[in-house]
Amino acid sequence: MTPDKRVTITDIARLAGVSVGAVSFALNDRPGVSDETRKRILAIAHDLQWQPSSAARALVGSRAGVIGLAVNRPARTLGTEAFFTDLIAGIQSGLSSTHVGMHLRLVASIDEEIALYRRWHSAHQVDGVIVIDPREDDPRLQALSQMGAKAVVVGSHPSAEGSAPTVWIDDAQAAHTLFDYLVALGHQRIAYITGPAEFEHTTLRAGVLHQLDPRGIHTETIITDFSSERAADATRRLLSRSERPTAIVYDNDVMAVAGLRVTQEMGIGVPEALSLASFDDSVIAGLVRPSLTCLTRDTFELGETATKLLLTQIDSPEPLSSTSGPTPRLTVRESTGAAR
Amino acid sequence: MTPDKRVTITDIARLAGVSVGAVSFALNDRPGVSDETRKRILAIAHDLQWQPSSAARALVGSRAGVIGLAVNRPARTLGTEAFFTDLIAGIQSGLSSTHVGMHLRLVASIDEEIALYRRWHSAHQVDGVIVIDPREDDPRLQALSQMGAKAVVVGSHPSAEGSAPTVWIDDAQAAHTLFDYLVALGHQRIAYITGPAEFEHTTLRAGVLHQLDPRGIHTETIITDFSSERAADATRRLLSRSERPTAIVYDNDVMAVAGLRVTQEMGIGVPEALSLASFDDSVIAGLVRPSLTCLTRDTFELGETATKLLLTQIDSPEPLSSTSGPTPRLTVRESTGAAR
DNA sequence: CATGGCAACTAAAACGATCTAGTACGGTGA
DNA sequence: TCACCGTACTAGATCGTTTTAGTTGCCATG
Repeated sequence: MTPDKRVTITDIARLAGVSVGAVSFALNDRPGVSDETRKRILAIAHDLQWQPSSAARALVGSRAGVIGLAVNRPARTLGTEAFFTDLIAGIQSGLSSTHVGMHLRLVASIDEEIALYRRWHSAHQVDGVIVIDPREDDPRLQALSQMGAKAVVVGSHPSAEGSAPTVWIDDAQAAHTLFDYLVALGHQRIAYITGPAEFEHTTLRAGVLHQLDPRGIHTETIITDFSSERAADATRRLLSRSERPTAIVYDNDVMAVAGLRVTQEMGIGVPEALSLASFDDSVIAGLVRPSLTCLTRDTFELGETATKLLLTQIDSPEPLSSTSGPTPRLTVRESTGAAR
Repeated sequence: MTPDKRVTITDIARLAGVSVGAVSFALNDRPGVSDETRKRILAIAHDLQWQPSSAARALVGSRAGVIGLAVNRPARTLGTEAFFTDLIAGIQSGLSSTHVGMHLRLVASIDEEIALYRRWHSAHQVDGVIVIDPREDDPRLQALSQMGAKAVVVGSHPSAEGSAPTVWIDDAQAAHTLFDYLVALGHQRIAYITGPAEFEHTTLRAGVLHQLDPRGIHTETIITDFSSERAADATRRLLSRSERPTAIVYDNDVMAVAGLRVTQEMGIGVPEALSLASFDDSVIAGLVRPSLTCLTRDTFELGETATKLLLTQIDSPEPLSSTSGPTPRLTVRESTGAAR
């Protein structure tokens, strides 16, 4: 409970016998002070354990030292998908060598998300944001560029010229890798159980799947809400038909595990009678039995790359261009096999 | 890219024909303006879509409008445990009706964590923090109270008088619930696979288990690093003995799933030959086969309660007292049964 | 020797709020 | 009538920085 008065650049200035302006120059590596004075000032700052006041800095319009992440999912289901935690961990890793912080906020709708960006930006609370789950003609990106906020998108293809740069994962190629593998295994009836259609990657993956139709493959996409219950329902329905699919692909691993449980409850052998695969990997996918064949997308690295891109975007006046993130690899485990 | 100038209380003052001081009074519900003027000012503020500058507010020493959470785990393993995501989701839910933000930061050590708290506090970046994974004589709590920072602890028992309030889960009782149930099922050899000993809950749970010794129960605690690999190793070792345990309890569900896989690879029937249980629940625990008996601790609600406590702690000058959080319930699923 | 230019500084405004001290005005009581 | 009080305000200091516009003193140049 010691008052523990803040040490400010005024204190440093007094001790060094110079003006606060000089101290500011010295601390920010700006010309305007001699090397000798700079060294002296830095030494004093270090001795006093001076910490910049981010509030004051944000007030004068320089850096807030914070980036923002808004997540548009119901709070209760956040923990379900490994994607977010991995992404957040990656972001943190991207920030680890800096003193930049991360603001996290859950929102319930796109409008709320935009309002949040407005608040963050106009209150100078964050220097930039990472936007996830891009949509077509995304109103968030329009709002962000209109208010002049820095942003980096995490998405499935490069962004249009002039808009916020994207770190993208070649989702089309990834989908090809997985579906082509199943076809090569001899599967002729493939179902894809996915999340809501407003997510870009959903339609993209479904598109790749349906390109197989002309080759005589029976394909089908079932839309759910990402929940394990809906995934189980859909699986049960598919497997109750007279003409069952021989392979089912899930959008994430929680749904895949739910599907796996249904096969066991129905006594359908995996992978002998049915192959299962997921577009998302996690520790669990390797631990269930049979372990699940997955596309391993390094979400961690994705977050790290996006963060570094955002940090340089914040420092640079002109908009950067998109980069491609880590390429997903196919991790074949026990849940897939040749079609019977 | 429109400049989109900030609207400040000065703008409001000009339009309302009063001083900025009056506007500040009006906006903060303070006496000093007539009701009529207050209404006019509020209306104008609303029309202009005024947002307070948190930077300016933080600078004058009132609220930063942000709370902080530091997580001391390696980034790559963050996603493994559902605990964090659930806690974070709960915190978010506790903040949802406010405009308070959350700062998240991963740290690599206790010292780094303390340094972070120092920085946050002296830079006025956060109004308070939520401290997790309390230890005995926790240096973090000493540091926090010494610098006069507000904090709330999430832990397993009420905190000492005068220190930061704790939202605690009665871990001892929870452990009793689980272990006593196993004993009632007839289990005589019970093993507990847990994480590092510096976590308070680890020793607490192990303590409860070993209280069974006098009753003729064979108990054993094996310490790991929370990883699925170590958990699998430990399980394999236990099950390779001539005198196997008849029940194994894991500290979290990822370890439990890893253990379950080992039983399957070794051809040991669960629950006929061996019962498995976990101290932590998640969606996955209910989806694997056999589904896992777990202590269901509402981590979400825990985070929510802690957040609300912190928010009122921030507003109140005197330290609040600890509250007990949601009581864990035993969720019996398929992985436990009577000892053979 | 006057002039200009440069380096190394200083002084002070600015950012957007909060908060304290002060003022103007109307009403009340003696 | 005068002192006094309360209400509704205003003016201006304050927080800790950054940044702009000077101000020195020194040196080189014509």
